[in-house]
This record gives sequence, structure tokens and C-alpha cells, in this order.
Amino acid sequence: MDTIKHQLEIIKRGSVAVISEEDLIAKLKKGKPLRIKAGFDPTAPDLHLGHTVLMQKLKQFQDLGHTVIFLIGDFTAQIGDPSGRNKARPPMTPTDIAANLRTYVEQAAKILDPAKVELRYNSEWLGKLNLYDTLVLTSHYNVARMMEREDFKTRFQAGDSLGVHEFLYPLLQGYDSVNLKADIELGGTDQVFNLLVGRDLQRAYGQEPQVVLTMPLLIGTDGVKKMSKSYGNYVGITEAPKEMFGKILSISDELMWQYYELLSDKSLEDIAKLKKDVVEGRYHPKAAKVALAKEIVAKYHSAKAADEAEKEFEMVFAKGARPTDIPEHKTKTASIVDAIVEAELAPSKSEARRLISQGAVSVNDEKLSDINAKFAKSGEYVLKVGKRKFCKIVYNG
RNA sequence: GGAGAGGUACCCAAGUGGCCAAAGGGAGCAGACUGUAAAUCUGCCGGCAUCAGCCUUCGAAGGUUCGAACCCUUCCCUCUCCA
Repeated sequence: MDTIKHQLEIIKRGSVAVISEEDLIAKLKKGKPLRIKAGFDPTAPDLHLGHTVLMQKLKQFQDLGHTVIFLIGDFTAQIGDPSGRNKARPPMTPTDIAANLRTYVEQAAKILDPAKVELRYNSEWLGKLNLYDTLVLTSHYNVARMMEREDFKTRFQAGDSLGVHEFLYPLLQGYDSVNLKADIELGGTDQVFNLLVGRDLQRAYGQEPQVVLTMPLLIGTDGVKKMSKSYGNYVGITEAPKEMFGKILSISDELMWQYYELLSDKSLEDIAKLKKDVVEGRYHPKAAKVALAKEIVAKYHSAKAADEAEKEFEMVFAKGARPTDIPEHKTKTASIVDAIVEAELAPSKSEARRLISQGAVSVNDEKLSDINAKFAKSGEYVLKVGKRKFCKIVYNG
């Protein structure tokens, strides 16, 4: 086990807050592996880079020799965490939850050492709570404190609907900590309140309170909102290398630094130096972004895949060449508008016509301007729509 | 249970009998410029179309009218206040 000072450095990297540092030091001083909890509600079918921020941190704990608990909130997903939302999250059905569950576990294995992870499901204990137990649990908290939570308060004051069941979510999450005897719980900054409830409940149930470690929420590829599947601004960790590479390269220069800090294995010193070089003009920002994209692609695929993704990217976008593997579509229609819709390069014929008239469509590298254009004769044509959508059309009329 | 406000396109939001496929903003898409960055500019942004037009949309269903997002009736939903 490393020295406490060294451990603290690693633990605090990229974090927003440690509550409290004294408690953390006291726990580390015991010299025993600590129990590190992070919960994930299986509300989406896939994980994205946003989820990996916590997992990266878990991995760091794992490497330090602590016990990492990957908690699947299969029970709490049924209520839905209202954190950071301006309205209640719609509850999920057990079928959806079960379907999402498996991919979470599989995908987490790309980051964490599965052999050393303690994988748990909160239905294990929450599913057994009866009404009496639940009343005891709720008696440990009060409404005034609950209303301290910013999003609850805001919604209440705005006169928006606030379900009674929503008060239960923080309590259940805290009860998870009690059951797991967590020493540290990780969460996004939107989780601070829930994480603190865990401390209170552990005290109420006669345990030493957990240390709370919060991490920033990763901003999505749009550079504005937090990364989320529902905003469509995410990079999924199972996405194909070239998709992943392209998405990361499309983030803004500014955002790149947050990605470096939260997703890269580079040391903070190295990142600071890199940033200085970019700011002072010694290093092109695109090169820095390429390096980041390659590192991330390599992590979820392989170094080879990362190299290939970069080459492909340069070829297609820098040189305007065609990608290597273009999807193929066989058709009997000579109409190019119809072919675009059939090949799903546009959602409707009207849209396809619009794209043509805006000069966004080319056939065999020749820009099209006539919305009534047709394929002259049977054969293969490479259809390009917009900057990045390609399809090989095999026309047999 | 009572009183009131409201439901318009992906989101916010104007419109209150014809000039409304429906202002404006945001998001999105495309083009220019670039580093598939940001910023900026331009165009598009319901569907079908031989590009004349046609069809479907303004919570739902009916009705009045030559004509309804707009008026009437019923219903559904959301929110607020009172008890």
C-alpha cells in the first residue's frame, strides 16, 4: 500500500470535492483496503464516456489496492433518480432494466479488473425492505433537510410537481451505503446531496460515515450539456473506432482539456505542459486532440484500431477521399432522390431534394444540382451526402 | 370538492375566423471559411409532387361557417390557488 500522501494525490485528481479530507486520511491511516462504492442505475442500454469518469476513478482505487464495489442500481432505477432534473424521471420497467444490466457489467470490465471487483445489485437488500423497515428508514430523515436539496427546493418554489417517492431515492441510495458498509462513495457533482445522506444514514445505523468524493460531470460533444444519451451528445464506449475518433475530434478545443483531465491516463503535469505548449503556439491544438482521441480509442479498442481510425480520418476529411468500408445498397430505382432515401442517407424525399439543391450531394465525386437527376445506366455509384455520409449504390434497372 | 390558467411543429414561444404549413428564438441539417474546433456569414428546417399544386398537422372527438389553430359542445391531460 502506498503512502497516504501519494494515495491522496491520486484520489483527488480531477475531483471536485472530498468530504471530508480529514475523514479520508483517518480511513487511509488504518492501512486496510477500504470499500469504495459507486452506483450506476441501468437507465440506458449503453455506457458512454461520461460514465467512465467514475470508473476511471474506481480503477485508480483498485490499483491502490482498495476494494471496489460496482453497484448496479437495479432497484432504484425503478424509481429514477431525480438529481439535477427539473422533473421526475420516468420509472423504468423491470424488462428494460434487465436488458441494460448486462451491458453495464460487460462494459465496465473494459476499465476495471473484473476479478477484483465486488459486483452488487441493490435489489438484493432493497427488494427485501418491508413497509416497517421503510418507515424506520424514513424516520431518520426529515423534510426540512430534504428540502435543502437544490433541485427539490427549486421545483417546490416554482410550484412544479414533486413526488413523495422522489424523497425516497436519496434515502435508498444512502441505505445502499449502510448495507455495503462503504468507506468512500463516488459520484458526480449532481450527487452531492444523495452522497451526504449516505453519511447521515450510516451514522444513524451506527456506522462510521463514508467519505464523499465528487467528480465533475463530463460535458458532451456539444460542449454545452452534460454527456447523456438522451441529449445525443455522447460517445459510447462500444462505438466503432472511427466513430469514436471522429466524435472526440469534433469537440471544442476548450472542452478537450476537461476530457484530458478526466479521461486520460496522462499525468496532470504532462497535461499542464501540453496545454502550455498549445497556448503558446508550439503545438497545434488539433494534434493535441488527435493524441487524446487516439488514447481513448486505444483504451476501448486497441492501439492498432486507433492508428487506423486516425489514418481513415485524415484520408476522408483532410484529403476528401472516400472511407474504406462504405455501406452498400442495392436498388432498382434510377432516381437519385429515391436512392438517397432508400439508403437512409436522408429521412424523406423532401429532405433529399433539399440536400441536393443545397449542393450537399455528389455522385462519384461530382456535385449534383438537379433534383430530378437519375442514374444513367446500371452499375455502381458512390453517393455522398453531406460531409460524412457515404453509400455505394448498386443500381440495377 | 370549489375557483382559475393552460395544452401550437424537436424545445421555448407568437398567433384568437380567410393574407397560416402557421411569426420569432433555440436546437438541428446543408453550404462558405477552417483543424469535421470555436466564432462568423448564407440557405434550409411537415409530407408528396411532372415544382402547377396536392395532402396531413395547432391535446381528442364532434359542431357552427363558403372557410377554423382561432367560435361552440363534450372529453382527456397539465399547472396554480382555496378547503
